[in-house]
Amino acid sequence: MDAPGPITILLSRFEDLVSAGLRSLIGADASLRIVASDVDAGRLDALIAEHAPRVTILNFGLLRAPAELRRLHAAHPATHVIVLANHPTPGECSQLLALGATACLGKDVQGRDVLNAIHLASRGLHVLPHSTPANSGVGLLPDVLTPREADVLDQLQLGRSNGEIAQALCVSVETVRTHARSVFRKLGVHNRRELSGLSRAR
Amino acid sequence: MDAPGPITILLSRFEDLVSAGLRSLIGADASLRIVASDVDAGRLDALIAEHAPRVTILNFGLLRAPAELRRLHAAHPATHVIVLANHPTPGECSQLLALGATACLGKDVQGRDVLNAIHLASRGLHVLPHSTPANSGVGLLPDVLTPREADVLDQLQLGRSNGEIAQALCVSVETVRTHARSVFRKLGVHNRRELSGLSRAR
DNA sequence: TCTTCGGGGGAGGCGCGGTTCACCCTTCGG
DNA sequence: CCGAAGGGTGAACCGCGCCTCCCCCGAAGA
Repeated sequence: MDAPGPITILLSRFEDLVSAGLRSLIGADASLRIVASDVDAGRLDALIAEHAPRVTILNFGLLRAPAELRRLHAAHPATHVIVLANHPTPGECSQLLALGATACLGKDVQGRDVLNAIHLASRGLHVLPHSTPANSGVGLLPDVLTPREADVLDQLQLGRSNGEIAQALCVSVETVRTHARSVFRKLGVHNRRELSGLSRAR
Repeated sequence: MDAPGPITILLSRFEDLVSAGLRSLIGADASLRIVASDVDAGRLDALIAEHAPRVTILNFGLLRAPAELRRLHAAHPATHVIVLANHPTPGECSQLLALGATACLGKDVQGRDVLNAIHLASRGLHVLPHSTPANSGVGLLPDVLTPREADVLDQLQLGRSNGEIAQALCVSVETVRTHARSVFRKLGVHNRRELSGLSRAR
């Protein structure tokens, strides 16, 4: 019908097992072709611009903040972004779609679901995980950083002290400490050192 | 690992060409099996109850009102409903999802998209058409009924008057009118008549 | 000893959405 | 004419999340 060529795919960096699984799945589908894989956050822009992939599969954990997706989508509107997150909540998914993602999947989806989602997303159709209205309100809370927490995270990743951050953001040191605590808790780290280990990939 | 049998599908009544196309497409996929087709609105309940299909593909034009979907979903929560509409707007799609649909597609989608969507929807994943860039992101999901509005909708579908609803919900008539206005606005109808020919349809 | 950092709790304010209710108006049908 | 329904506006309250700041404590280092 309308197969002007294979669907070109760019894979961001994932955990090794996830990455291997994705490459294996996609390799088995003749209509899909990977043009780049294991792409770090820092090289995303350049490689998307170079290859202009129909689909970009993005590791949610690679994003400093969800808002970064917005910049990516604005810079490369032609590529459809599928975000792979660990256990996305309905709130997160809608937020990701609002920021420009075309699809949002959990890393626990089945392989054939990924392939189906790639085909649909390549033509712009949205795919979201199932939401169970019965229990969606209970349990999982959105682990997304608030705007202010993202600001503090930026400063933390620059190696600033609490006092310096307070000056930069024009708030008290106590406020910075509050935000930093939330950032640490949400990101699952305990101090600046573990945080810099996470962002080394940039 | 998870192929306990074919995905059972119930097809509502469609235009002849659409119906033939759907049956042909689905017949070509060995993992799909049609348990009923060309089902009228009046027989939907009985046949869904009888066959308990994993997926029901519903003709949007068959619905007397979008709200009827809500009753269907409430009565048969185990079946995933894919709504096929002619040219669904993003607003309509969000309403359909709010009313219990799992996926929403236009009748102009490609055949392989339908198959992909069936597989995804059979496991509860949402599929939506591409949203126009004009209003993409914002406004995709917010038109969901609040719990109280859903209560009022239930009462409205029972043919109750504002006063009766007020008594049933233990609130003032003015409150009922406020909620009813919101329900009408969110569902795109203007009065009880458009909302409910379904109270006597079953 | 002193500061900085991490962790805990809590208070006050602000904005937003949901709920409830109130007033106004027009339209329609018995 | 009168009552019900539909449409518009707005006020009040409440809960929640976010932001800001304060207090407490203990650990680590200069």
